Amino acid sequence: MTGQRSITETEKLVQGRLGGIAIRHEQMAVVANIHRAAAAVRQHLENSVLRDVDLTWTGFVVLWVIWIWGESESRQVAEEAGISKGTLTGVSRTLVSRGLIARSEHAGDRRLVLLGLTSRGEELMRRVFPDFNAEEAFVAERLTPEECLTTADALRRIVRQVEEHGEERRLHLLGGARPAPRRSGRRPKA
Amino acid sequence: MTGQRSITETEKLVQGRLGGIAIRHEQMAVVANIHRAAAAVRQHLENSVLRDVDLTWTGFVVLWVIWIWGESESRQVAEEAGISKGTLTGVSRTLVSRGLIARSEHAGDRRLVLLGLTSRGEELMRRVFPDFNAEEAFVAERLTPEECLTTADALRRIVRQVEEHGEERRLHLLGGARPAPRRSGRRPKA
DNA sequence: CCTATTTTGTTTGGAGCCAAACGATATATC
DNA sequence: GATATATCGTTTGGCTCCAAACAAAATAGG
Repeated sequence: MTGQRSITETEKLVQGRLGGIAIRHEQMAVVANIHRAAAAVRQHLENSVLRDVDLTWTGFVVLWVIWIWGESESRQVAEEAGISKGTLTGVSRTLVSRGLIARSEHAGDRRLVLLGLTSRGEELMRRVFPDFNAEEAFVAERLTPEECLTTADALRRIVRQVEEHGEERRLHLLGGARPAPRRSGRRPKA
Repeated sequence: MTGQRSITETEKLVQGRLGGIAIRHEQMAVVANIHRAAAAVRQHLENSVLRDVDLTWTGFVVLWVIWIWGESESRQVAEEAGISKGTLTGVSRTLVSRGLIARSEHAGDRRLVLLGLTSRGEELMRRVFPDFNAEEAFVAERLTPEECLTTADALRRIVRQVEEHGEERRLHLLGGARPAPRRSGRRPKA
């Protein structure tokens, strides 16, 4: 820890706006920077490696999951890729149309859909992944490998916290009331 | 650093797929976890605090920026909020229609648009921000304040690296060729 | 002046994204 | 076996998001 503990410009302004109500500025700082970093990294990759091979970020992530884990059930791919199953339906449709993945039925359970790479998809990943990883290294250039690992670990703890206690927390916040309806989304037929 | 240096399951699988080509797994780990964490945090906040007041993540961020920095020019708001100016046009339209912000013209330069909070917007932020910050604290519960700061600092270095060297790097990668066209987006008239 | 060039915010087109509703299938309980 | 309940992937509706094209306005260089 090399200092940098002082309240930043932004935090002073926030304090001013709130008129003395205490805020947790360290936690505010991580959350804000997680999103800045995510956007910056994603944009860099979309505009370099992925643009060249005409893949979106999400498309790449889905391919990657299937590549690494082999032919898998839809729900697992969505879970691992961090997108909803509804989103996966659209993304996988695109990838199928481009000949990168193929759908097949599950023998025992006819509700399930299996997604696997085609040989074209496999070739693509073998070619693109090293370039992708080189850009990951580029964006993390100012961090030592050790710092990468400690940072990754800290982020993983945030993910776990939300995964393990998020729902419970949201229910607690509502205090028995039912959640506000979402602005967008499908409506009941009746 | 408490160890955890061993190659994880996923990384072993990646190595297998690549047949021995070296990859930078520490950097891969940060990048992957940045995105997991960003998605988890965003979803938690959208489904708790923001849902109740009918704000999207981006809508909240835009309001926040204007709240903290005061009435500002559009381009600055977009920059600070981390969204494109095109996106801001849509988001600010929504916020204006809900009476939370107001647009005004710049006296000296007629190209500019100023965005400022209405009193309704200001009230909302004073009420919502403490709750928002409480959830930031919740998601970061497994990190000490010091860990929050070091993590935030590491992420900031990633953002700076991309901001300061990203474009140059992308040009270098192209090696003189012009960038591939984007799949979506407006087409020339002719 | 007058013609580039630059800089603003807006429009546009295609894709992503989620939650809830939904239909089809599978499982549990009687 | 019927009937309820759970789970799968898909559809739907509304919003986010970006980059490039664009029009309007400002600035630069003669």
